[in-house]
Amino acid sequence: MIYSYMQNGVLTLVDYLNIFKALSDENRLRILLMLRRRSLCVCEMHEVLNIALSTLSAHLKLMKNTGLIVDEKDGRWVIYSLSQNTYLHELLETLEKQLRDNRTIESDRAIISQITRELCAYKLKESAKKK
Amino acid sequence: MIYSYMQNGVLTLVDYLNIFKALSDENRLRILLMLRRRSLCVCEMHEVLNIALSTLSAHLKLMKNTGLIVDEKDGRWVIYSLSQNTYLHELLETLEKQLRDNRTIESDRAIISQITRELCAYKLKESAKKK
DNA sequence: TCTATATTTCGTATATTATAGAAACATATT
DNA sequence: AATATGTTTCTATAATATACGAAATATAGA
Repeated sequence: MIYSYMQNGVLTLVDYLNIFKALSDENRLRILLMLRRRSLCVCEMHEVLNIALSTLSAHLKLMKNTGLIVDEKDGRWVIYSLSQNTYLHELLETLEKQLRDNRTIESDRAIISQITRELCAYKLKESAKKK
Repeated sequence: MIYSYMQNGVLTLVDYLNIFKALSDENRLRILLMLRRRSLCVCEMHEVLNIALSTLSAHLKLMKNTGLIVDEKDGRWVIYSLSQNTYLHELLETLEKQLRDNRTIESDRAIISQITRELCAYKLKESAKKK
């Protein structure tokens, strides 16, 4: 899919509406703030968020389409990172400062500082076996 | 209704989600950008937007609850203005710059520079008669 | 090439939001 | 007090968003 701002760098009204829509979901905001710490694969985000993988994938697709995040493949893993967008980074910095004492955000950060792709993939595999 | 940030000035995660939700609708964004020019009564915004008064009223209520706008009464009129919020003003300034050539936004500005409360109220009254 | 693994897509259920018209409400003017 | 006027609330409906499980896809390694 090609968006106008990808062609000429200028955001349209619809681009902005899509960006604000992307920012107005708790799970997506948590993902963006986590990605501020480091790039994450899908299974790591799944470990933190406790939502179905299909749901998570839909959120990631939406943010990728909006231009907020980018993905790259590393073997079987898909690694997501924040887009190189100054305004986005400033916005998230402001948000993070304001939400300094938010328990969810704080906890998310604590978890991603401890987990690894390998661990999350393993846990995912085990939980799949049980079903 | 009392929101957390009205009590202590600090915005919660939910406050931010609501703000982004409020910003992710075209009609609401048009209203905010118009209010950057000058305060407007409901019938003036109705004249510009071409949506039902009940719909417009719902949008205004939502933005008022989110803390983006404030209202004051002037006789039978209700006048809406932007909240005194530095971050909101900066955000809208950025948006307006980026959307400099947007036809809808440009047209909205042109219309509000010409209309008056009295004129809009009159037009509204006339169109009501026809039904 | 077959299998295991990580992720995405599809189908579907549920919840939320935007919309309009009619009625109700509030206030200024007579 | 009665009326006109500007706005909001109520109700129903259509559109959109979020969620999950199952199936499909892509890639690494045996």
